[in-house]
Amino acid sequence: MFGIIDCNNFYASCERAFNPSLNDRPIVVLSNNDGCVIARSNEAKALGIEMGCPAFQIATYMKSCGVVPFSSNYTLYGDMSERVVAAIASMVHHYEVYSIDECFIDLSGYEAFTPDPYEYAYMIQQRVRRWTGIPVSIGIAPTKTLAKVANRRAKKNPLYGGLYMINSPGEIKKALDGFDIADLWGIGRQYVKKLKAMGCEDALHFSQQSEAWVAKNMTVQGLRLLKELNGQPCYDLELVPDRKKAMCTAKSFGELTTSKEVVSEALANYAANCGRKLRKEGSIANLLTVFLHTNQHRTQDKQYYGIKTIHLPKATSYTPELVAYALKALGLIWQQGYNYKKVGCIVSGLQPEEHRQAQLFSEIAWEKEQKAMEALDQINSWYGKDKLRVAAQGYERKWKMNQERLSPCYTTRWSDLITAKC
DNA sequence: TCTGGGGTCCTAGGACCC
DNA sequence: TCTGGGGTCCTAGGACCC
Repeated sequence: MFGIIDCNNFYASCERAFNPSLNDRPIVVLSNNDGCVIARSNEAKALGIEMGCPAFQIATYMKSCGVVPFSSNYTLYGDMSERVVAAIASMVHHYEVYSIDECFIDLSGYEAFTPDPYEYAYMIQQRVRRWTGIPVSIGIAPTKTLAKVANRRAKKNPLYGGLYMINSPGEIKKALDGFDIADLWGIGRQYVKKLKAMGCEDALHFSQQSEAWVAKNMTVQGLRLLKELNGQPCYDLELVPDRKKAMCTAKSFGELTTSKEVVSEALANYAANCGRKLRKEGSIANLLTVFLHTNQHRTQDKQYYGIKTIHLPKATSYTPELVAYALKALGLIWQQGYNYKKVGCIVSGLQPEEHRQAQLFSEIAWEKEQKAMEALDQINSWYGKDKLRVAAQGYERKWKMNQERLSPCYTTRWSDLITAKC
């Protein structure tokens, strides 16, 4: 049996975990630049605040309802996520961290504690809550896809207490009946349109479609979905996370800019960040892509989208080299006179560092670069991110994003620790 | 005024190999 | 009339996920 453990309103729950005065109050967490709503407490959902809604459109409404907004604090959410996983790992042998707020588990093999997987899931739910303060819902089923269905049901109906199990053909049928296909794992907007156009509304109906039709119209992924819904597992737990195939750092500017200096400085920081992430994974990149664009929502502005990929002469994770090529790529797509909104850097064509092709004439340089980056990463881990940086990263940070409602880093910064009163 | 960021997988088609 | 067979690698585009 598979279980999927999903943190309820994760970002909102993280904010609440250290601030009990927020209990029972509507709270939302905003995307970078305080742009859109990306997490809502149940109270905020009840007020009709939609996921992805631009914050400025509902600012007055939120104020009138007493909604407390937060800027996103990924340092906090990342650390809380690790704590949740640690609690889960203390109770199961096999688990797969699927996203920052979700974890698949293998629920077999705990018969010594209880013959009922549902019972064991309840114990996990209680422990996560007690250890981290984060409420979770757990769906249990013979396939991952059905576990996701079960999880959704667990969340939707308060009577289930955040737990739902599907464990027989009859229960599968009952769970899929009336389940909106739009909520199925693997069905996005395009497929919803396609399926609804042919009268397929709920998951039960979808599960009865022919394999041939699904394979033809929805590729093998659709076919796997179909089989999984019928109780035939196609996906296993992925116990070892795959090495990343690409990494991206991109952010909107706090304010639109026409300045090449400002954009260059931002890009240098994003390229340096890609370098740091590459070294952390032990990977090196063969390709570097830079993109740059204006704000599509501003119809009064001229629009521009530029993108350029450079094949690096040799695969690397050396920050100064990545920054230099990123700036070179920017030079190739830069157009003067536009109001720019966002720049980004993507490294791809990744390979493990140990598979690196040796260079006949630059092995010594490679060793020096390695040592320099090791020292840079070590110094920055002691004294703070980007304390030591390449000059192009600058200090002005005119491009930095807006974060007006940022909460403290309760669990990762000494100065932000909360004080408990006796 | 104001609208997120970071990924994965699959397919088709073109260029190329022997 | 009629034009081989069996591959690989790369890229772009489209779908999806959180």
